[in-house]
Amino acid sequence: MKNTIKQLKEYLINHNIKPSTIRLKVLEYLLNNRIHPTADDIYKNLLPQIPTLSKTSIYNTMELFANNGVVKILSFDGKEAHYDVNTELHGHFKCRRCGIIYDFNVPFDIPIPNELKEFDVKEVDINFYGICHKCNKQRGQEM
Amino acid sequence: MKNTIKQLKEYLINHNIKPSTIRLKVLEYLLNNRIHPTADDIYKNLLPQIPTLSKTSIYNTMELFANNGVVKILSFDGKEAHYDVNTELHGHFKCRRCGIIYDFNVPFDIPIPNELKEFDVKEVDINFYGICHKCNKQRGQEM
DNA sequence: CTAAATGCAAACGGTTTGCAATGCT
DNA sequence: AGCATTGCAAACCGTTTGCATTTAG
Repeated sequence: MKNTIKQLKEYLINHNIKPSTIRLKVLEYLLNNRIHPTADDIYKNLLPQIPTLSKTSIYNTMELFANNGVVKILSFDGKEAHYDVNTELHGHFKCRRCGIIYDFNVPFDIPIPNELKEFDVKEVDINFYGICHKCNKQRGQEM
Repeated sequence: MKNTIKQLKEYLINHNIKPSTIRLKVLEYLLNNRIHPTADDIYKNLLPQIPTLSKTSIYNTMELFANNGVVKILSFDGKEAHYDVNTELHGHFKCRRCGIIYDFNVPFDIPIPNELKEFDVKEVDINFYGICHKCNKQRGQEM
């Protein structure tokens, strides 16, 4: 909706990715549905539009996207991968009740700890777990 | 070595776990090998002492330990679980080259971000990825 | 003797693989 | 035609399951 096909193509080309039908559809989906979807989410959503679609292609596409900085791969509790089009540094909160993944700003500069002074830190994951405010309210009513 | 069987038993009982042969051996291994082992690491290490040991028992034990605060389950990049007997809040650095997992102190109070003010945060994971100093040195020599 | 702990084998689920089919220029 | 993209089916691997067997109090 928000992005023209031309814009999507440019976006991929800027990330050194040849635009193909599937890649454009996946990108469009990711940009319009910022819910940290799984491979299965993406697959299920695009299947009606691309009846010949395979999961393999989703995985191929996501690996390509990850390697070219289009998405960051998230995982929580060692479970299935989620994909985040927002590759800027930020934290995630995963609700253990409803499963929704919330973004939050890391409201502090993350200092490299002394122990890691000579380490080459390339990536930082900050994941919180618990119960989100919506589920907290519901839980309150139940009791 | 460091811990008598009596001490190990007490440790489990304090965590509301009935001491069994396997549980004691696993605990002993964890306390003496603080390398964030996987289920397979633990299994392989104990097999010589307990020839009838099964992986299922390792998984059962680790789930019990996790539920009773004896270990924290770690996972990196969505891969196999690692188990940490140190359940105090601290961060981890995983070297993408040698695979070693380093601990570090989180040298800052982690403020709950505004976005999560009404959230019930129960767990915090802080994982860094990159190349550790040992591998950095090696890499320097190679080139 | 009973209940809990352990072990076996099969199933599971997400992901990866090898290779064939298809599409694009 | 030739190379990249896509799709299929099978393999893979860590984990979980159901149930039978063993162990310990």
